[in-house]
Amino acid sequence: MRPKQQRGEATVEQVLVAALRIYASEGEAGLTVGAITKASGVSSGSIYHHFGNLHGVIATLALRSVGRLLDALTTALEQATDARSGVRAVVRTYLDFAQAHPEVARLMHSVTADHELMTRTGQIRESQEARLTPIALWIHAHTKSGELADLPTPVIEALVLGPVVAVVRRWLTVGDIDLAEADRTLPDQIWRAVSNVRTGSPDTGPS
Amino acid sequence: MRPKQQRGEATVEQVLVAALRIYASEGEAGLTVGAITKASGVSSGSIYHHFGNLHGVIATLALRSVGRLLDALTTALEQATDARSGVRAVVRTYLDFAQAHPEVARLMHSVTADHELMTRTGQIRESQEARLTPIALWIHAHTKSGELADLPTPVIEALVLGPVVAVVRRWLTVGDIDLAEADRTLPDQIWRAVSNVRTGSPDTGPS
DNA sequence: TGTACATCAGTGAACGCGCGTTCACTGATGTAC
DNA sequence: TGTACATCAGTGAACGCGCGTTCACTGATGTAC
Repeated sequence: MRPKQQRGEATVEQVLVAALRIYASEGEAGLTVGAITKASGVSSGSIYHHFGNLHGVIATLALRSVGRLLDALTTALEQATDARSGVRAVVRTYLDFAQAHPEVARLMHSVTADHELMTRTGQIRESQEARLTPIALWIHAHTKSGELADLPTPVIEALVLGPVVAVVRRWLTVGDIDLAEADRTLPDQIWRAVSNVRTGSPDTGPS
Repeated sequence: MRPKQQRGEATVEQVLVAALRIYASEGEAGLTVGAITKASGVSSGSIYHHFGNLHGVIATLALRSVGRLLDALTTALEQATDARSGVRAVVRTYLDFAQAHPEVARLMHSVTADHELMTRTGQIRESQEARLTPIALWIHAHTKSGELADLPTPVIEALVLGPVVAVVRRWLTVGDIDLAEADRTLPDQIWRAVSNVRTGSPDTGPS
């Protein structure tokens, strides 16, 4: 996985690029060693030299894809001043990412990548209880400050990312959604779901 | 798929029950003909007699599972009087369904079932443009009445079901979410995201 | 600057395994007369 | 009520295919002296 010569890095890159392309067009079941060798020109032996086995290829690809999106989301969060701008930026960043890299989005929405991500998250959580992921930290901080609704962090995550994931999935499979329009409307709608509503007049409280 | 003798129906049922159990524990890759014969006691030949091929088993299972959930959601909608109670009922029904049938939920959240559902939806849409699914109709009606935000139907669907799906997925994989608590909080939060906000005072409009 | 050599990178034929699927056959069921 | 018969349901050994993986080998690279 960590090549020690330049040509090794190039080979690894070729394999991952081919694997992503195959996954996007043929699905997970189509991602075989034979398909990768044919699409990349890299021999099976070489693939095994660099990745150990087929699962190594898929795991590397999934981890790398998820990492790129998380980097984008984290960067968006860091530039936000308040909770509202942060939530809106995350939503827009996710949608932009999906539009720019639909194949990566398709991979990440698969069960395998999902499982990979969840497992990783679990590993991180186990090994370092205190050091939460930046996103979770951000949510925690803005929940405490009273800007976000007082809900568990995973629920806030679900309220923010759930609709975005659903929109992207629909866009990828059915295609009857205009991502540009979603970019305009979704951020505000989602913000409503997670913002903390301070009841201004005491007589308008919910039943 | 449509057995003409009573024992045939029983066999089909055994196969589907076993297949669902295998899927829940071993995942999609573990759902082989051999595994089904071993788990159900039904011979491979009999499986092919009833389902044609392995894909037939998976397709039947996915369609049946999705159908059950849609029935539950539709029933919940029909009993709702206004938009708010409808949205809240759908959210609660989905969460209750997932809690009552976690294996079915796991199957439905897979890529295959998703694809199956999307394809089916597409077929329905093609063959009968006007006759929308009851859920889409309901959304359309309440968007027109001004209760729901003026957004495309798929976006409303994403705003309502997206967070619910995300919460259930997280509950199934990581398990750090309390479904009972989600049942209490999610319906209201989600309603905020899709409800139409009538600006009472003109000076508080968004930028 | 040359050269010897250890290590890394890459090849592709070969292997065995497990998969989905087929098929000739037996047994059960329901129905027509 | 009996019986003959067409159809449905079910069996499991057998098959071939494509898969992931291995391995003996060649070639490329970088480095020590």
